[in-house]
Amino acid sequence: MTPEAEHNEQSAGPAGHDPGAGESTEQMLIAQRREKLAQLRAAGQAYPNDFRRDALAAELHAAHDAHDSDWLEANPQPVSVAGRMLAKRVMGKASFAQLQDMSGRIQLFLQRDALGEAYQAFKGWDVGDILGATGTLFRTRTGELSVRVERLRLLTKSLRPLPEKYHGLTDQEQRYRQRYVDLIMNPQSAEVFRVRSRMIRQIRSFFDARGFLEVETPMMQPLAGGAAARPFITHHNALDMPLYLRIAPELYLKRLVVGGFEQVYEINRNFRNEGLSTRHNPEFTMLEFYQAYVDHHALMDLTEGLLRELAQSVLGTSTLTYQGEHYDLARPFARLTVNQAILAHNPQIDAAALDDPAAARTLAEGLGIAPQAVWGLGKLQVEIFEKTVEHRLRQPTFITAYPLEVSPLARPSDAEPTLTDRFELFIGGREIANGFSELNDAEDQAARFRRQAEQKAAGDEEAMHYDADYVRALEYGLPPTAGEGIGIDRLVMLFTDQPSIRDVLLFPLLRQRDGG
RNA sequence: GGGCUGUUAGCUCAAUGGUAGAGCAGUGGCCUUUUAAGCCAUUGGUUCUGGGUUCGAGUCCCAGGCAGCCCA
Repeated sequence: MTPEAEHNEQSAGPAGHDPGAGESTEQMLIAQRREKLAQLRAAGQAYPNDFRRDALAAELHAAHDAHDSDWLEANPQPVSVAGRMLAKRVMGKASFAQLQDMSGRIQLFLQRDALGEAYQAFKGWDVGDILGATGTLFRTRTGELSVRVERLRLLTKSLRPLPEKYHGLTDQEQRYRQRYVDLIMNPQSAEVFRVRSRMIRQIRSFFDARGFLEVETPMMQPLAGGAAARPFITHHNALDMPLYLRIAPELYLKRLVVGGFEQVYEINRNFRNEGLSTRHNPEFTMLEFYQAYVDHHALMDLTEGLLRELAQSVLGTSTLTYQGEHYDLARPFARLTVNQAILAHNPQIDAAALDDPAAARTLAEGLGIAPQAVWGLGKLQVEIFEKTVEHRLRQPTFITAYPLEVSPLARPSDAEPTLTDRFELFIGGREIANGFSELNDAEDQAARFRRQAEQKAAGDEEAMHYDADYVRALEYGLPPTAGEGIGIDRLVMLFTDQPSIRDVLLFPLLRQRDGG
């Protein structure tokens, strides 16, 4: 809609507006409803807020679906319900309406002889209007639990027509842009977000039960650290300083472990200035948690337990079904190293070649990867892994022993100092979690930051800054600690069988349209 | 960033290069147990935008917007 049209519509007077004459269908429909609203205003308070309900649709079904007609006649159940009218079936002197509240739907039965004037008014109301109804439960001839309405009120007039009742709103773009309409019309869409909420609540209770402290760390940071990503930049006026939206909470959470909060977690948004896809939104929700005096092996065990418990409590099963594939969370997750995984999925690759920088470079080129001059062996191996293995890791699999070169915050492995005590978890070919034993050697961390800063100076926009205060914190002593991040959106996608991250975000980022 | 597909009434969708249609919603009428209620009548269109080809374009061509999917 153009801004001018929007303006005209806004300024259209409530009374005496002439529907018709050169307007779009939508504007005509809205004009008709504005006229109805004008009559409501003329008759009194058009937006009352004194109706009180005492029951939800789902509660009524839960309590009385087992009761037959005779029982309901013998045990009258007075109820007041409220919600949005999604269907209206007028049959002369009797009507049915379907009311939707936050719990579900309940049918209303309306009779002229019982309602009098209110019945006449009801016939003029529209699908989409918000009603309050008081009456008694009964069962219709076809057996549907319904409210035989004795008093009926219009609580909010709806000015815009809802989508067609049968197909609902199917246009993906509109479902994302006008999520409120999607949520009204598509119960399965609303259910995704209820599951999401249950998952997050369950995650909190999982960590709370294990003695973790939930904390909130800055989302606006003078230096964006803790991950390899391009940040969003903003500006603080009073301090006249640039600020970055965080790309990860990691460095702040570890400062808290230094401070003595030995087990912490945070569930919050990260922001990365990258492209959009079915798996990437510029802002996304991350769970990060840190535990002192354990190593990455303990976190892998914890993660298995978390996912199993989540699935059981939220879905009631330990098997995820995602886009037709089944992932069994009950069995122990597979664990293998980056190089083991590469060799297992690439029988043509020789183990010795994979450990030789020149040979590995040739291997990468042969796979269609364009290695940059600065890439060392570790980076080459990870690129080969991502290209040839990652998407094949369907069942839950921990990949371990990531090269130190690509893990600037992780503790070196005691057995092999070019590797780190790090892992990532893959399910359905997608990275779900990333964790490691933390680097708590302040001098080593300082050296790693210096190398990152050099790479940043050389043009790598995703390389890290030198974070002097973080090094200072480490100098006070970070106890041996392991930490992990889990992408909540991707986890919700898995649990709710949604193909796109946009289906699990209430308001995904979309390009601005002309005129809004 | 590249490729493919889509874009027609408020919504869901039709329409060989030849008069833009249906269902739902709306409006008027009938109908006191329907449930995608039914029946009769009826309103509603810058076919995403801008060019081009053609006697004639929703349809063909070019450019662009937005979206969905695949790839980097």
